Amino acid sequence: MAPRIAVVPAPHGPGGRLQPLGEDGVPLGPPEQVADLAAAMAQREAAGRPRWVWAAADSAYAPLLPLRVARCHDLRLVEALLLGHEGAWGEPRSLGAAWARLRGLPVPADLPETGGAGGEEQDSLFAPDRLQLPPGTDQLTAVVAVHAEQLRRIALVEQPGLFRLLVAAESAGALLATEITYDGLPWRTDRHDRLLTDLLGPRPHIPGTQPKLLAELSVELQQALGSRPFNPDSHAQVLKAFADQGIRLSSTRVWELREIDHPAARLMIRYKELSRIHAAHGWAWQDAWARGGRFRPEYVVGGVVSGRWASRGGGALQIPRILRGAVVADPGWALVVADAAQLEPRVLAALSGDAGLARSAAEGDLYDALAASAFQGDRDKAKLGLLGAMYGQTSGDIGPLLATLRRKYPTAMGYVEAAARTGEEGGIVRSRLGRTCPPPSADWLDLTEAPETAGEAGGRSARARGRFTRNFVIQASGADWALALLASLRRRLTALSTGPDRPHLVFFQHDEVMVHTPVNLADQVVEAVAEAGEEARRLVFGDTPVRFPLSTAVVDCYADAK
DNA sequence: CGGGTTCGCGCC
DNA sequence: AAAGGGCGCGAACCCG
Repeated sequence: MAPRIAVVPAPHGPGGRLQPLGEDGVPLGPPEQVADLAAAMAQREAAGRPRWVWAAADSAYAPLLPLRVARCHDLRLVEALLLGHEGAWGEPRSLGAAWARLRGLPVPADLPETGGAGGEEQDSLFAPDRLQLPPGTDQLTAVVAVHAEQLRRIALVEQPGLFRLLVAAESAGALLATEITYDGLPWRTDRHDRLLTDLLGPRPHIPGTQPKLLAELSVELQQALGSRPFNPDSHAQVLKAFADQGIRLSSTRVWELREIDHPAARLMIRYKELSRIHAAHGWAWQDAWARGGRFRPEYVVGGVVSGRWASRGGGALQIPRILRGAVVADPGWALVVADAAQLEPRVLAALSGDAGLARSAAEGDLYDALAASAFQGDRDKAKLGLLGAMYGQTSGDIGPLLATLRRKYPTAMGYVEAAARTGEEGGIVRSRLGRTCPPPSADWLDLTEAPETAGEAGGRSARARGRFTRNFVIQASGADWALALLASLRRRLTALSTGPDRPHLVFFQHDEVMVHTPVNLADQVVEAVAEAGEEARRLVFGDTPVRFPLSTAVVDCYADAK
């Protein structure tokens, strides 16, 4: 049984080609043509769980679902990780681009990503020409060659062992993202409707017209300001309407409105809350994204430079709390919702090796422990100070808090400050597993000049880049941990059951996961989550006293999880 | 008219 | 001086 198998789907129809590879990427035999690719892969999967090597999950895996495979090597994602590590950020990462670099051919630019709005025109997404291979190039040949080259390059990075883990975890993320979109998040449109109706009034019969309560609020607002009708969605008109009452606003932000003691300010805030729900997650959203009892957004693995996932369409990573009542398990099923408690400060403790901070992160609530040992028990101060340190905050009253942290946790504070300094000086930083931040770009102006001569703008942009690299090491290492958690949890869920009623992940948001599971397996899923968290800690951070506890709830409805 | 930008909010 | 990092998205607005 080959440990790795290169796979290329046929451009049309269910067939494809396979070629067995050794651990070094060298072919163990000739290519094989199969008439039913999904069946052939399922058979080999059962025989020994190979690592499938393909150009990209959306072209090679998505069309084969509901097939499930355990492992893959996603050439496009790995190419991006390698290019970043090699200082070639922004170079095209398609199979065709990697092939062209390998062969000294002109490198094709990456095609713009196209959103999968609702699912039409998906065929063009899977077409081989999206891989950007030169005409006449054999795709399997390119897959095999680019893979072997990637294995060679991986061996050359600073810490190949950790980077291999990153490669495996990122690739597992690609499997999972494809599967989550396929399975969908359970979404009860009847509950969604009720929530909307309670807030906004009944669904308007004519699409595009304002719901009743929103329209009434708009009129009340105009009356409170004694003004002519104006559009509350227009910043300029709102500012003018308030100005006519002698209320000068520099913006229409909620925090600024909150400081105004006037009935119109309260109405304006309420209008903003409701109109946002209507615009972002109202009936139009439901029609586009949550049909058939499932919400199926498209996730973009590695879509954030820090390694966090991004999403395309439907605002998958911004489901407002108020709508979580619409996420309900199917009858006989449950939702297991788990989120990592205080992930980023724990990451800082583990990364920096600060003994004092690690003690606070060894068990229980990190901020409580921090408060007890450095802030006279004031948890708010402890939290504010530590978050400020990780984000590079300088404003407000947190100066004294930072000073306290610097005194009590010099190693941890030194770690983030060194990362900030590196960024300010134009350098690059990496996550624990080796994900690399982008180099300074035009966004940060010219950082090659000495700070004294770069002028005010140069100094400001250098500090902005410092805040970015300061936060990058933590956010990206947190993403490392979360990806390892996902990969481990996915494997453990597969071990619980592979039948049609298997537990499956339905949501992932930075430090939170949700599993939809038959009720009778819920306890085992809870256990699997805890084990996955511990495995991720061990793999990513090794020997550290820091713990990464997950708070887990078994619920019928997402709204009941916290 | 379509495309790009700004604002301001949702999530972590 | 309401100068903390990362995102996606919709409406208004601006421009050609």
